[in-house]
Amino acid sequence: MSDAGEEAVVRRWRDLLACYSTVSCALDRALQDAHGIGMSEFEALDRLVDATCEQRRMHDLAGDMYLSQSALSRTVARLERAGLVGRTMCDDDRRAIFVTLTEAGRERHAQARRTQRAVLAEHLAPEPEPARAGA
Amino acid sequence: MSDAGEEAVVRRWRDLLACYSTVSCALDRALQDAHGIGMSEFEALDRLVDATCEQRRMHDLAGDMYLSQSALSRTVARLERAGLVGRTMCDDDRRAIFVTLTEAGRERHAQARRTQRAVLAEHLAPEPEPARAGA
DNA sequence: CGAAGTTACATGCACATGCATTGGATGTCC
DNA sequence: GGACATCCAATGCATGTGCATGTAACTTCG
Repeated sequence: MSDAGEEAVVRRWRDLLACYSTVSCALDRALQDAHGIGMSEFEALDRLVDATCEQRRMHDLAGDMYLSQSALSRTVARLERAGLVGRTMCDDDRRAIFVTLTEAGRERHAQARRTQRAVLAEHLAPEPEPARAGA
Repeated sequence: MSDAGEEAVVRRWRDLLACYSTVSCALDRALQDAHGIGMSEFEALDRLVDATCEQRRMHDLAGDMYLSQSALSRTVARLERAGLVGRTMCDDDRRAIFVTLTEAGRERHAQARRTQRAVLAEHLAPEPEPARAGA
């Protein structure tokens, strides 16, 4: 590979890193300050709201998120402790756990979502396109 | 802001998140497996190599990296423990610490750099993918 | 049925990070 | 010069994460 190509890739990586760091930091802080939840918690709530059934198995949730199984387990535990989700047994497969949004969870998400949109709009303004690439 | 605009921003954020997660995870794993250093350590070495003087104050290093002051302090401590950098007093300002690359550090960086380039090339391929390659 | 293997989730542990604080060195203002 | 604010780096502490493991439930094969 040419040096020029390598340099371009490295530059792209640095842009990606810079962009991610800035946005995730701002987002996490805003969510924490305004709603008492972190980015991971918000993402989990978001996935639950997206799900039409609003009741998903841990395993399926994990597939949508960039968290390890253990991290997700604890994230859901925090959400449950906060009363934002509930865990219910799944009769079809009793190893599995259904995670369900509570009313409080739905409300909190609706509020947090506004914060999230605001932060994203501020930092990912539809200016020139940011770093991006295939995974 | 319009719903369409919001959606575009959110989609951009998800792409960014996906891309960052994939690349940083792969990179960290590759560096750790092949060279026994993590991403932060590599970044620190990289900044030191970039610096023409190859001797930078902690504070300056911190400015270039997306790490808190304390995290950088510990990162440098790990690098020092591994013999890859040295800390020397700065006579001009005795609060400051000069971080200097050791010969071992320079070598390790040279090797790790190849790994980094390979991983970045694989995941951030600069090839003109048709339209978008968003994950 | 029953044993071995697999899957889903929780948990012990190690570790990296951020925040707040500390300790020491500089700078400033009187 | 002396008191006070500021700055640099290190560290105590709380927290979130991943890996390895534990436990229970499901599956497969004999």
